[in-house]
Amino acid sequence: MRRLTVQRQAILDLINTSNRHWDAEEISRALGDRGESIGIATVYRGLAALEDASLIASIQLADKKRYERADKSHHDHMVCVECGAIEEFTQNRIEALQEDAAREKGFVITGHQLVIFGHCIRCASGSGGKQ
Amino acid sequence: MRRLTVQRQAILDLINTSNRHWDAEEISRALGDRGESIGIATVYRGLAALEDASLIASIQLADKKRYERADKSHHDHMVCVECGAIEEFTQNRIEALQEDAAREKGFVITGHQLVIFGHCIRCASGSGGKQ
DNA sequence: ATTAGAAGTGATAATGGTTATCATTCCCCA
DNA sequence: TGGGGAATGATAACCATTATCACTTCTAAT
Repeated sequence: MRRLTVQRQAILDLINTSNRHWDAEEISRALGDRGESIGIATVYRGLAALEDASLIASIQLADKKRYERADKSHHDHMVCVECGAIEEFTQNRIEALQEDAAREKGFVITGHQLVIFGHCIRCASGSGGKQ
Repeated sequence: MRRLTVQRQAILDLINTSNRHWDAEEISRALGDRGESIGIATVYRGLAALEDASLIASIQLADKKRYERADKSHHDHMVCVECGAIEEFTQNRIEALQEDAAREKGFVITGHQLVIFGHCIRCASGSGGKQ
């Protein structure tokens, strides 16, 4: 990223002041709501640029990519297949085991993604999920 | 899946007699090559039906879904970001740690996907990957 | 065997997230 | 201070996948 423009700054602020996992369309809409409307192509380019600069992080779900703050310690995700809620969890020992597996294959790790699918505590208890 | 039709049988045979990770288009082309051409929509429906019946397995990559045999013990994948090669690895202890993390959150696991990205041994050594 | 209805097929249109294009604007610095 | 690389925004294009729909095939009950 060569320039941190006002558009990219707006995207970054939005993400950094939340704990959500945003998709491009949600960001576009949220910025529009606060009177900082940005072209959708610029949103996509901005997200890619910000992630490239490690200012935000992302998870690639089946249908779309979602972005979150990068200023958190490493974590993986659990996605509720009923309500779509995304929870974060940390298991440092998993990371170490991944390193072991990679080393065994002569594989040089650049990244990884672990997603657990299932039913969140609210949906599993029948109380309904995200409202 | 209600019926294991000749089309679905052809898809299943193709996958079961290989160790590849196929996408829908590759399956369509391979079947065409062996004179068992199938409509692309039927390929997609067949793959979904076969996976639903646990006769094949899949991994969801960023761009597309890939299918493989289901008659192998559980494993996760390493994807080479240079040549696209997919390697499999098993780390039973990772599974257990995932269970722990889920239990902690009251999350009921239905599935998971762990993909490690990086450079395979051939690409990392500079000898070039898939030709 | 006959047949009604459920399931599957295949050609093709539609969907939807994302990327490419291109004219225009912005901004850094020589 | 002006040339050029970078960014923007509107919109077209892309591409994997799904929906539609007319037609065929299978299955099960009569």
